This record gives sequence, structure tokens and C-alpha cells, in this order.
Amino acid sequence: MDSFFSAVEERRRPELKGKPVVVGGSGDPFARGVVSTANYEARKYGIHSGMPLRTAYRLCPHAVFLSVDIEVYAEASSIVKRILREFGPTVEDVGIDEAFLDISESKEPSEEIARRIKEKILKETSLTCSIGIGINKLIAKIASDIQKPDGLTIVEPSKINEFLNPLPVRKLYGVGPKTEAYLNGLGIDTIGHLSAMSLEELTKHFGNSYGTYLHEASRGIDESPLITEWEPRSMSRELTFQKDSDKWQTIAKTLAELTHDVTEDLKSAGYQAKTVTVKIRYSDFKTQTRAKSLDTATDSLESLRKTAFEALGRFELKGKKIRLVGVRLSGLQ
DNA sequence: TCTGGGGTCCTCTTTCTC
DNA sequence: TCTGGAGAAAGAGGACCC
Repeated sequence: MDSFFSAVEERRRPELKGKPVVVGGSGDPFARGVVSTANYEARKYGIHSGMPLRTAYRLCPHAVFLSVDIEVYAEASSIVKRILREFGPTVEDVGIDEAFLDISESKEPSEEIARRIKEKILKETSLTCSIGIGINKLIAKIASDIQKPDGLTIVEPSKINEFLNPLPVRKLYGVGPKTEAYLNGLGIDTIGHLSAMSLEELTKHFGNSYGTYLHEASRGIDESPLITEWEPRSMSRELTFQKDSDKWQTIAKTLAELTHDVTEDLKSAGYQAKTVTVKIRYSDFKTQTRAKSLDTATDSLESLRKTAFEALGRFELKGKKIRLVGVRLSGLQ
């Protein structure tokens, strides 16, 4: 979906059209939080997802800042996902505003299917999306990103290398800022450059798993299936304080509340957890975790909270300001 | 000065168990 | 009872994605 959160906000408040809109956090640009979505007007000022709200405000003080209203977006999302399932049984969800649809069994030309999907989504939600078509998820995903907003990009199987080679390595799924910088340091800027590296060289630099992945991905090779159902591996809750705190009271109360909330999530999903991990981020942004496993999985708030506080006790908190407290449950059954 | 929250997977190291 | 090695499990950290 194209700038999904801000597009939904503009739909329910037409007076926002044409104005820069930034959706993120509590909607207060002076509070701690980051941009979830900025519309294209706001992007003209250099605002983008992940940017601190304060920074966004500095770049464009007259932008409209809105809080994240996830329930409204989830409703729009479920309409879109339902429409996709009308075009084929195999749909992989990728978060709230993305999905893969397998149309390999369909007789109709893929471009026609894509046009009909866009039409139907626009008609039923008044929202636009960008679609990529390719022989695997890797190609389709990169293609969907090439023309935005309201794009439709088809990559013919015979033109995969022609399509990929000129693109910067950062466009490859799984290549983030760190890997991009490392590759650039090796003189590798484009996917074409990357595909010229030998498997041996790549595994030497990146290890077996990731090296093999890069070798294949740079050639457009991706055999991964669409995942239509899966078991969660972990559940977590975390909170960044509006002001760093060194008060034991505040930290302990927050941990107790987070543990309560994540245990509710665990129970309502019908799981039990074996391992509790507490996360602390200090004022200098350094982050530490301490984990403790139980003998058997449980969903008892008493034992999970007790375990969380055991883990908390293993941090050296004296004289340090804390920015964030988090708790994660894993080893789910 | 600033850097959210909810996830997954991988690597490396330490600890446990046989 | 001690010792060492192998393999599994646990723990910590980091990169990446939406």
C-alpha cells in the first residue's frame, strides 16, 4: 500500500489533501517517537519513516502530525487482504500493508490480474497500491518498489539480470545499512557488481548462510515458498520513557506492567513461554538483555513476573539513567 | 541532539549433560 | 572421583524487516 497510514488518515480527513502529513508515535512532535509514515508532500521536506518526530518537525514545522491509529489501518488492511484472496488461495501476509499473492496457476495474463486488483482496492478502500510481478518473491518485492505510488512493474523472466544489475545493493531484500556500507567499502555498489563476486568470496566476507543468500539473490534466485501460516516464536512489549529515569520505582513498575501486558498477549493467543528476556536501554542508547529460562513453559503471571525481576536484578543499574525497558517471552509452546 | 515498537533469524560464547 | 570431548541448550548481541 502507498504511504499506507497517512493515506488512510487523508481518506477520513479530506482537508489534509495536499498538506504534508506525518503519522507517528503519539502525534506530538515534541515527544519521543519516530515517523511511521509520511505522505509524499512531507517527503519533499526530507521526512521519512524511522526519523525522530522532533527531526521531522524541524524539517517541516507546518506539517500535520498525527498519532498512529492502528485499529483503523488494520480494518483497511483486512479489506485489502480479503480482495487479494479473491484472486488466489495462496497469500502471504507481510505486515499490515504488504502481501505476496501466488498467481502461477492463473490462466489470465498477470498484468490483467494486477490491474483488476488495483481497481478493486481503489474502489473498495479509496487507497492506491503498488504491485510488482516476478517469478519469485524476491523479484516481485523489488519490482513493487520501483514505481511508486500507484505503480505496476512486471519483470519478465528473461529480463531479470537486466532489471537487477543497475540497482544499488540496498534494494536487495536483506541488505540494510551495515551490509551496504561494507559492500561499498569493497567497491561493490550495484547488484550487478555483487553478482560478479564468487560464492567463495561472499562466504569469506559474510559467512555461509548470508554469503550463499547474497550469491543467489544477486542473480535473482529465490526458491522460498509463500508462508501462509506460522507459529509465533516470541512475544514482547517495550517502552521508551519520555524522560530517561534512574528511579528503581519507575523501572520496576514499568517492568511489572509490561510483563502483565505481554502475559495477557501470550494467554489470549493460547501459548505458554519458557524463557523471559529483559531488555534495558541506557541513556547513551547502549542496549543490554538478560534472559532466564524456566524448567517448564508457563503462562502464569506470578512466575513470569518473578523470572523477569530475577533477570532485572542482574543489570548494573546504579547511577545509570534508563531510556527503555522491555520484556520478551520466547520458547513458546 | 536525536534515535518507536513488534518481530525474525543468525552468530558467537558459555554452560550443561552425557 | 576426576577429566576431557562432543553436542545440545541457553544466553547475548546484532542485522534486518514492516
